[in-house]
Amino acid sequence: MQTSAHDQYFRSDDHNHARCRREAVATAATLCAQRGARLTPLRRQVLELVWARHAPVLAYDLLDQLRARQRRAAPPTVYRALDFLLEQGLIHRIESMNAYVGCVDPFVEHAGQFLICNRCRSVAELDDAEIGEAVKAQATAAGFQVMRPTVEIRGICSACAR
Amino acid sequence: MQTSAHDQYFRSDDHNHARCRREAVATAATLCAQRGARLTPLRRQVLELVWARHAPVLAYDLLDQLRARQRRAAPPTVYRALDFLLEQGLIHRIESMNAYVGCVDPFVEHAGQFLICNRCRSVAELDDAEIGEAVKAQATAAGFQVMRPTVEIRGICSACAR
DNA sequence: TCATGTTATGTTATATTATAACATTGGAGG
DNA sequence: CCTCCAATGTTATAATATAACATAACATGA
Ligand SMILES: [Zn+2]
Ligand SMILES: [Zn+2]
Ligand SMILES: [Zn+2]
Ligand SMILES: [Zn+2]
Repeated sequence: MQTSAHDQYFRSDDHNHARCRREAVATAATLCAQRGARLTPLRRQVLELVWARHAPVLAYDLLDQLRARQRRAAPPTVYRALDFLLEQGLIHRIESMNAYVGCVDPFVEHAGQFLICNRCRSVAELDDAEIGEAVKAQATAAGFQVMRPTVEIRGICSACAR
Repeated sequence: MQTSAHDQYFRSDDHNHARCRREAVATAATLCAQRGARLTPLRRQVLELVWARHAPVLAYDLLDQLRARQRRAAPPTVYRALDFLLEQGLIHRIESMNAYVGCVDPFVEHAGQFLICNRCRSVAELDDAEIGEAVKAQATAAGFQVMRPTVEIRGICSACAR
């Protein structure tokens, strides 16, 4: 399998994503157990669907997929599961797309920073200290208490640029 | 009139905002004239409404206000005017609020960076080089071409924290 | 001036995203 | 079994945004 300098950001096309997904769900189960939060079958199923790819998923696409899997589902079904997963830090909301993506490191609390490809929709999640520091410095200078920093960088990923 | 170290970010409550607004519209007119873009009465009216305060405005609130001013208006009326103003860099869209705010420096092309108060909704627009550099550094490391960086920092402004 | 193409606006309908409100289900603990 | 509570089901509707087509305003050259 080929690797490149960029692999630490975007997952290559041929990576073993089934494993990413299994691990993400297993991690979620562990975390929820630790916290006494209930990762019910519905919530687990939504998390699996969100983890379909390293790309944000729309709420109504999740709804369609739940229905395709013979589950009774209406918009609140999906939004409530998403709310739970957001609260637990297991997924992030991508504001600029009204979409949801799995968190790559739910053990550590963090606000997401994202590189999002406009062509293939792939997302790379960052947690860059320099961006964080720079934001904090500006906030401090303004006497501003940061609650939820949102950093979403839209553009073209290296694979799509080729 | 009192001033404080934070004034360069958030406008104080007692600043002369009528003047901000007049200047913003005048600047817009100048810019559009330079570019051969048409700041029609409708577009100018929407820009004035967006500049009501240093806070993001919702599209449907603009719609209501246009109607209150005896103008025939439907959603496309507003969205088309907003699209024009966005293209000209005269306003920014706040993704995390589905709302629109006047740009404080439309002469220079830039992506907005915003501090947004969750309490009073006031917005401070930044164009901080350090944040920009940090973002660019990460993008470069990932082989990513930045097209539209979005930085929206939600929190509590100094006035509301007091 | 008029014909013509182009841009802007009006109009109707509908798509997309999200929440309110209330009913039902199904365990955990007594 | 009963009770409580969290989770889910269900119906309706709110909030945000766009598609598609009609008309009006405007520019520009014949
Ligand atoms: Zn993967
Ligand atoms: Zn994350
Ligand atoms: Zn002002
Ligand atoms: Zn700006």
